[in-house]
Amino acid sequence: MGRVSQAQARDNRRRVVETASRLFREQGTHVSVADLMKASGLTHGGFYKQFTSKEALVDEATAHAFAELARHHKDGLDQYAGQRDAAQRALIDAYLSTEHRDSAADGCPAAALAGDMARDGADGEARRVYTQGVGDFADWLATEDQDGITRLCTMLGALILSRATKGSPLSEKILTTAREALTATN
Amino acid sequence: MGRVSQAQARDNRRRVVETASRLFREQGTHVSVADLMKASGLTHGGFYKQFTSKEALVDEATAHAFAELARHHKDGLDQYAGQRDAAQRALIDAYLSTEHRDSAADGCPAAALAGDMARDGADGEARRVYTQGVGDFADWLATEDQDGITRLCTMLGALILSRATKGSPLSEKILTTAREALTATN
DNA sequence: TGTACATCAGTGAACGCGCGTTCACTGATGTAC
DNA sequence: TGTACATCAGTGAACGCGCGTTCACTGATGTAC
Repeated sequence: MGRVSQAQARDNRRRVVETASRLFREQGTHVSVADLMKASGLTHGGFYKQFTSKEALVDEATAHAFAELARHHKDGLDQYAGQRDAAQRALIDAYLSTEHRDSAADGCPAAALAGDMARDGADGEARRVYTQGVGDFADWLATEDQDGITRLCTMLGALILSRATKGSPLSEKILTTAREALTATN
Repeated sequence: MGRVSQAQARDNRRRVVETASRLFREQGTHVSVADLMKASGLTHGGFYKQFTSKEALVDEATAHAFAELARHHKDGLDQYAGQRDAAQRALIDAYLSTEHRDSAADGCPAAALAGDMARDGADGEARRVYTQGVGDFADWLATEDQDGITRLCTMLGALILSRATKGSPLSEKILTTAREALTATN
């Protein structure tokens, strides 16, 4: 194939990070370098021309996913002209939908990566980024009365449980029950 | 080593299932057969004299963990002489403690195995057992007013998030905030 | 603007290693007489 | 009750495979003149 232009190389790198950010959310951070590169339209050998290690890509992909989440939240607020209540309500409905349950690749990284973060050691940049992202998400969910931590726990717990029980009626029931509890006027 | 008595063989088998049930909760179902057998005081070669495949052990270990959970819930009720409110309150306090966060091996399988269940295909006995166990847990948490699904989502979400953010102040804050929200008189 | 050459992103084979699983072997256990 | 032998739980080496990582090689790109 030969050398590739700097612009092309930058674009390839960006595509690998994007692909990783999606596949890690969908299947976990154990997705192999070879699969990641193939899904990005490249061969696995070139990986180390762009990243120092797989762990470095996990860090970067995690940061990418949370940056996307933050943008999503900001867009939500803009769409409702800064009306926080309405934006929150819309987000909760989308968050606890079967679509979100069934497409983890495009979904919330806090939910999708929770298991990997809990297990893969006390180390690393990824955990730092993850923790920061969770804190920001909780702040976004805050109301006048209380911070958003409990709401985030309920939403995230419901999404994770509905994914883990997918295929049974309970999976749907978890989503609708949590949605009702969170959007009840109180 | 030679042949071992039937009683000894049964005991060895039981010990492997117990070890697996703990290590899978602590580190995930990707723990290797060799590590599992070593932690049970055996060598890996004998594994297939007792189990047809690693997947079969995952099924059995999952069932074992949920049977233990059910026993734990029953004991809780007995301890409070059938007073459901008091038993629930005690369980919630223990569930959202730093001790529970830090010892997943002895802890709630619904939380510890959620990630593995969500990802490892729509197949299998393990998922069926998991779903049944989650349903039972939610029923146990029910009150006169409402079923226990939302409470379970909040508890499990809080536990998982506190594990994933462990090492930061947010981890503790998640536990205390969720505990307050769940035990507030209302 | 055109030529000569060094650079380096991407390729594909190879590395050591750990995985799930298989298998020939061992020898105490369980059984038949 | 004692003896002879078949059974089979556990051992440890080996299997094919996929992992993260390395490396010699390619040849279009970028640069120096």
